[in-house]
Amino acid sequence: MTAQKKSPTIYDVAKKSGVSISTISRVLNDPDKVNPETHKRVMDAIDQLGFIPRADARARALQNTDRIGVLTPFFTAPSFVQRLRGVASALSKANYELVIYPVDSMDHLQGYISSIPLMRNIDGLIIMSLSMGDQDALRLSKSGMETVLIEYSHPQLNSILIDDMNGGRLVAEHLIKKGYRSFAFLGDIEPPERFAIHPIKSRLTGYKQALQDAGFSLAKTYIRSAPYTAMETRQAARELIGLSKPPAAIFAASDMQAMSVMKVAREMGKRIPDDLALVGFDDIDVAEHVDLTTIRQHLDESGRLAAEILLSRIGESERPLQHINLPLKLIERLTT
Amino acid sequence: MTAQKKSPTIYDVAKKSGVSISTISRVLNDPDKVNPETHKRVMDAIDQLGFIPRADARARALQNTDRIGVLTPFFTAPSFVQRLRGVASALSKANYELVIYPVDSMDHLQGYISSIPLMRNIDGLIIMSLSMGDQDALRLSKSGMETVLIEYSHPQLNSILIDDMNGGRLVAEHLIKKGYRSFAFLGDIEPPERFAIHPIKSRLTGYKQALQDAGFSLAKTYIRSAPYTAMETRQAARELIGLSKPPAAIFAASDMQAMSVMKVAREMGKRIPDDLALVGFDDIDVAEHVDLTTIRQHLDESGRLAAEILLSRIGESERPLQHINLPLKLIERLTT
DNA sequence: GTCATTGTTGAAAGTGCTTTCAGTTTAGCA
DNA sequence: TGCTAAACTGAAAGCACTTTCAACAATGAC
Repeated sequence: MTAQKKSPTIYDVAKKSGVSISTISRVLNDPDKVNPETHKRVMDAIDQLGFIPRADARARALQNTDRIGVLTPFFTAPSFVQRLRGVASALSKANYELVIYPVDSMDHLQGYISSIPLMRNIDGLIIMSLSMGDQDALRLSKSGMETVLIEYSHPQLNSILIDDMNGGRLVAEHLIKKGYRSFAFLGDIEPPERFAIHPIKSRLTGYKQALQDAGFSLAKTYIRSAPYTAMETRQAARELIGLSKPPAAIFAASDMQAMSVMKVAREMGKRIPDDLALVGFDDIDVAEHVDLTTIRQHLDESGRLAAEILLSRIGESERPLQHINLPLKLIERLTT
Repeated sequence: MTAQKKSPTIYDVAKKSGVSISTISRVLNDPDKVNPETHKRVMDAIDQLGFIPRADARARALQNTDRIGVLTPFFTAPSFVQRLRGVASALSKANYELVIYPVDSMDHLQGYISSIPLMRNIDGLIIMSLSMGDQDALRLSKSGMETVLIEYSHPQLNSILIDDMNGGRLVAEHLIKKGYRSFAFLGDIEPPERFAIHPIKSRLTGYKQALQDAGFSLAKTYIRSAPYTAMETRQAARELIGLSKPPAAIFAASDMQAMSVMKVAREMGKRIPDDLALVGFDDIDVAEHVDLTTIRQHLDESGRLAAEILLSRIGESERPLQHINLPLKLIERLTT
């Protein structure tokens, strides 16, 4: 059987080097305050024993954990992954660990929000694309847990938002400028998941308004609500493209859904952009691979920013709250 | 200023309900052993105070943490994300937290491997696509930290492998069966990252062997080594497709690289699969969106499996090690 | 030679919970 | 009514550290 010997504690080191545990702790955390000779003796003992302080004990005494949590739905969807990438890159520089709490349901979210701040096993919290009641927000704020919201805002908490409505406008303006004259929308307008926030409606609103402002209209038949799943998006796309008078351009509310439209168009023998123009939203990595025109919402950046805000506030919590609005940008590729 | 009142401890509850802290603890952990009346009184106090036991203190006393760590390179690359998805789904059922340690360098990896088992702030460890020396593996094994390796194996640790060589064979056999007669390979054969493992060579070997077995050959000019980045992959693809005698079929060693090839083919006016057949590897989510023929390596499943093995071994560590070989399957879509 | 100062160290308290052990109360039975 | 067993509860130890506080020694100033 393998040894399974438990790792040495600070007491073992103390015994071995003939000093008290306080001194060991000091060697580790405040080396200047200890005599060079003692220091060396302790270090030798540490090396010989292969001692490493236990993170949890340390965290307990220190009252901080060097760990930050991310509360997120759909954490493997590309757009969320890209935000996580931003978060991770900021955190790993600062030597923080990343704990992910996947949220699958309303209960889940409630459970996390009510227990996380009090369990105190993280130093800060990033909440992505999740809505919450006033009460929850207040609880978080009062609990002293540093929190940054992404894609949602509350006066008591830091937040990073994007202007979805404007994103819709940008799409409309671009399509008009490119000469298209009939427009459709396809997106997850009324999603079943009540726990996640859904900016899709705003994108549609901005799109519709901008079209109207320019004298165009968005017919009811050209607005298709389809859940995020590939299957259902494709069905909606098929219907849209199969209309006797199909639209000249489709705005898909997310890049993944735009890719479903591309697939359907291919199946139905429609060329993009000649027979059908297509714009997505998000600018996830693959968008560039498939040459999809889309709205870039700086996903990486939003994650990085959230992490940086958090880190800057941890340990210096009296700084004013930040409410950031990230700009959107239309990236023109080959589908329009 | 917001209250910042610290959360109530078990002591507060004890005082409020007029019993000792032991009883509170018992109410929480072993309710049967406490008088119903006392139980109710304690619960009332808990509710009134909004008490929640602090996870770290609990973990400390309990000597376990309900947290598992994943050591992974490129954690936002699609194939890794999909494995993480599998891990997360298995863990959330069991109420475990997921801690991600992104590995960016050899040093990083070394640091993690030597400190993680001793810090003991996780209960188990999944290591993805990272190679390690015998010494590290032994250290992990001896430390008693339950560990599962994915895409790498060591006799002392659990492992989940895929048969890359066979994957290469499957591709060759498929292409031959479909009637293609000249073959190329494009992949990250000699990657600069020494810390991550690289199964690409095996895929190439299997591919080459199967071709030779069938009486075909894989010319040197048809083998292109390109780093994983989109830019460089595209350059390699351009060269390959631009040859005076371009190959009829390309095997790209990963789906992402295959997508780069698709983009280049589109740019160069080549139709897939008529002018050029293409096979990827991994079967990431988007592969289906772009109708890419590929080798499915059950990414989700490998992650889920790893997590399940871990959970089953935690607390029951005398179970025999598991070495699992996941089967591969060719998924035919529209690029061949 | 005495006193103050500085540098270095150890004892002990604190962190918030679980769990063992022993003591007290209650119930059951003769 | 008295005794025993069962049920319940509290004190205290343990977990592995950090940190405060006080003690001690050494050094230098007067």
